[in-house]
Amino acid sequence: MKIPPVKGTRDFYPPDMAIRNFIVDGWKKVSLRNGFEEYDGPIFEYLKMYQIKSGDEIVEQLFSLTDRGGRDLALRPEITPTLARMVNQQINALPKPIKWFSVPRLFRAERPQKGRLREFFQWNIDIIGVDQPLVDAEIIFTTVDYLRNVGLAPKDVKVKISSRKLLAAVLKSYGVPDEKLESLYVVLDKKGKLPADTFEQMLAEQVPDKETLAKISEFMQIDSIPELGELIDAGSEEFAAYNEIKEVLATLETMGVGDFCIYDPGIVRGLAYYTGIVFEVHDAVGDLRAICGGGRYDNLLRDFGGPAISATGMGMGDCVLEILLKEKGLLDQQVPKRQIDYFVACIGDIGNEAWRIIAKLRSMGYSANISYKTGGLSKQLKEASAQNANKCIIIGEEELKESKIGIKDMATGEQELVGRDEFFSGLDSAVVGTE
RNA sequence: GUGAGAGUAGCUCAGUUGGUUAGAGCACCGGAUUGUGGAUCCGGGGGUCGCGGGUUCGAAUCCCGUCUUUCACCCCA
Repeated sequence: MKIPPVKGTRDFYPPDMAIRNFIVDGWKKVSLRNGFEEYDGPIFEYLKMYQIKSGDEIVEQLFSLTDRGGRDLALRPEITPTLARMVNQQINALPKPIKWFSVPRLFRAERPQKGRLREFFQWNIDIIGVDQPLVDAEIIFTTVDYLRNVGLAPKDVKVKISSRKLLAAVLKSYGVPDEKLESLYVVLDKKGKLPADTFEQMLAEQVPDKETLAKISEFMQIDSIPELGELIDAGSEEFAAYNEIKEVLATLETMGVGDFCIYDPGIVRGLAYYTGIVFEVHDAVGDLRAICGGGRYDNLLRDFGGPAISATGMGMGDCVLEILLKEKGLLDQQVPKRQIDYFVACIGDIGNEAWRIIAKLRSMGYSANISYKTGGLSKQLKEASAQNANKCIIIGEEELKESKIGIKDMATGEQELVGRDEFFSGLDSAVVGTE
């Protein structure tokens, strides 16, 4: 009986696994060089953990289960609640600032489509306990550092930065009541995803007052910091938020990634989670969903029973990223292909000599393979080629008699005959992985 | 939850007035080649034409149902 793969999951055959490792290894490398420490948690948690800050719709999109003790559990759809739980548990003992990253495997029971699956990996970076805008810039810099590292340029991707705090203050100053903010966010978030006239129409439905509508429209159309500065009164509440964005952008400019970053009032982001600077990275063409998103969240730790400590972070999934890297042709050159150091080929009856040699090579930290079939030398060389062997060691009865081995360089085709012991003593035994 | 498309070999796909034993390229395995690889040539394996029902002398092909899948909407932590 043939059993198909589960909807929304992926099988990682060796070439796919190479791509996944390339992406994940890059995330980890960049996290470490930006000063983050790695953490992880369990792959399932109590179901109620995901009900704390989420609406019904999101809870419906969980893979949930009941264990034999009757506990209601769910496969993690995100790692931030786990992070909040872990940090809260040891809040007083942890050295500050908390600057952590993780690459969790996540599960969401959504309908799969382009760039969205039910099982995926997501790079998360968070800095907890510092409320300065400089730290938002750190998160964004680390994000760009990765994108740059895999070969994406400002012409390929843009970091669109905005501020929930600014938006809230501006809307309030226009007379929008607090209880209307949430529903207005939902509409404002669609700017850039909808045609301009459709967007204006939806906005008009939310804002009956013509004068207020005109002001909001004007604000949403400003996409330059100096222009924004002219609109905002110094000393007002929104001025402080404006200064934060300005500082973040200036810091990113100083750090050399200004070309990637722009102010975009259309970035609002999903739920009521975010409280300050927010950002998303999009492909320049704009035909993919967001590559990543993040921002400042002030209340999350408190909502999970901890102290009111400010935090800021970013999450990047592997699905959209992989599509983009493929489209840009950045994977072929960078993803390492299968490669082994030595392939041992034998001719005729040489007893156990080949196995002795291959074991020696492996114990010295070199990758080595041998053919499991009895075939001619031609066949074995073909197999060595197929496995992308760097060098081939050739041993026949003649070589065995003289305690020698043939070493063939598979790239150049050149071959030399050397003494076996001489060969091993000449090898650099300080290879990574050596015992 | 709503809507549109697609299911033929491992992959990409041909395959119409409905008619022998369902094809190609790539991939895989083998041979040419039991002491020299990547190329080339030759050969081979691999299919319940998604599944079920119907129409018909006869269905990959027409009709109905169903499942799977892709894309979009909703949502997107």
